[in-house]
Amino acid sequence: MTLYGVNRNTGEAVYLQITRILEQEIKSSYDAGDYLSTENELAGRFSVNRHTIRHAIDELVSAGVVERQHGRGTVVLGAALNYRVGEHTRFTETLESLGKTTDTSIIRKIIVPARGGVARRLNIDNETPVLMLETLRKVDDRPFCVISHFIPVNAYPEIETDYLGGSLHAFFKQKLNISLLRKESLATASIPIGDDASYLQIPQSFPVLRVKSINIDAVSKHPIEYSITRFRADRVQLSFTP
Amino acid sequence: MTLYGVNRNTGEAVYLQITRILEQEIKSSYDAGDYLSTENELAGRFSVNRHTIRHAIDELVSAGVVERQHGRGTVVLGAALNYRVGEHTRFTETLESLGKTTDTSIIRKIIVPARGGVARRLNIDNETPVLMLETLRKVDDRPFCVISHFIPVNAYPEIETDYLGGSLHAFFKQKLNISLLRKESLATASIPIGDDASYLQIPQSFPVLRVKSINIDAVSKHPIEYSITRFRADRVQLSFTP
DNA sequence: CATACAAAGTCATCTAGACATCCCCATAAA
DNA sequence: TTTATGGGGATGTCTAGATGACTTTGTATG
Repeated sequence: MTLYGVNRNTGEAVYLQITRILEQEIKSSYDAGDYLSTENELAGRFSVNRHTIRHAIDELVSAGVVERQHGRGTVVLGAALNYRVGEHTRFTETLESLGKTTDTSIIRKIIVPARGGVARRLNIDNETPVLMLETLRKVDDRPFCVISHFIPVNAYPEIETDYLGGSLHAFFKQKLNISLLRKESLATASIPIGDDASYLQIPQSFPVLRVKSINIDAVSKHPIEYSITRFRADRVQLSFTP
Repeated sequence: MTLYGVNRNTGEAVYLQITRILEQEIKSSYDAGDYLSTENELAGRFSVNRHTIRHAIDELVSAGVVERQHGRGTVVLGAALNYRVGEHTRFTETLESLGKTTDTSIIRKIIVPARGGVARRLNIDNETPVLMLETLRKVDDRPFCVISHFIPVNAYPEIETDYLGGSLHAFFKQKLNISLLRKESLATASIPIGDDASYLQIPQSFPVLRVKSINIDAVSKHPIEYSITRFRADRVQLSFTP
């Protein structure tokens, strides 16, 4: 029996006991962004091999509690975000009101002909050219979601040329004087498709939450943007309030 | 360079190369239920330490590709199921049509007063006693989902006394001659609550998909059962077809 | 034939040590 | 002042070996 409560005769694996102790300490006295003691220090403190500490920390990593940073240390993450999806949901605003830093980068920007669901939801003819804009959103510098936006390109050509990142809602408001309103939201869950897993930095088998939504012009009520968002399931808890 | 493609000078970690090779082999020539070679055999084959093999297999485990069985071996799992949620969705039937074995066990069976959403969705008065039946569903002997069923106990007292597991739809059909129809389905995602994580055998932080649904009598159209299902997110892909 | 027990096979955990890789910062060089 | 370089400290990877725990199987015993 050591000072720190690791007991080798209890039947419970030492690394799991350490996981529990660390998790407890993190919850009670660490904030997101804090660094754990180094593996060597923890090994000394618990009187175990560094591998045992690594095994314990592996558990915390897979539980989403901490993140390893090569050469730097092991940092405590925040809990999964409660992301309300409603009429006035705006990515950047929502997250920043929670005190999070956000970052939007453009993955791809191509013109495609509207087909099927895209054309129907945007209320335009098949084959009408739409801009497909794919953005990667990061929260606190870690991948959060990937969004595919579909916007009629003829109606809003500025998007293709002028939009370079940041809040899309703000762009519409400032450049085009259009307020967007979320009209419909559909959620499913699936395995990541295409490059999503690598952008989101998750294994191919890790689930993502897919939310399809339509943004309409608050005044004219015309559909302006159709988007498909894929969230990392471990970083978000969606709550729907239609 | 060895016979099996592990290259130690490529910069890529040996264990990751082995993960990739194993994953490839599993996809191309293993079926669900097959066992991998033993860790010692793989260590010999790739000429690495058993710890390195374990590290590689750890990756497959966390990717949901295989599962370790203490003392027995490492078994290949099936891919995530595509679970369609529609009017005629029935758990047992749906899964068995996919060639899966299913098992339903009862976790809890208590009488509670209907409140809020339960009362509203079942169209009964507040405080009306309802049977809360919690069941754990397994597919291929592994936890798949936990369901909380709410059923007006006065209207269908047989459920409390006679239902002992198996298909609830079949019970209603056979004992009460009632065909159930799924009326409404709402999906969200969240962190497991209460004992769900331990029943589903997932870490507390692993997301679950929550589906609320109402089953109505196909003839009288009266709501009969309200249920909240929590699926393991790594085992299912829900597709909604209202 | 059935049960009990022993042995072998397999995964689980832990230790010890070595070297690689990456980050950060201080100091030296341009 | 700015850029390079190098060292220390952190995590990442790999090896080697020992022991524990659980499962299966075969054998002995009743």
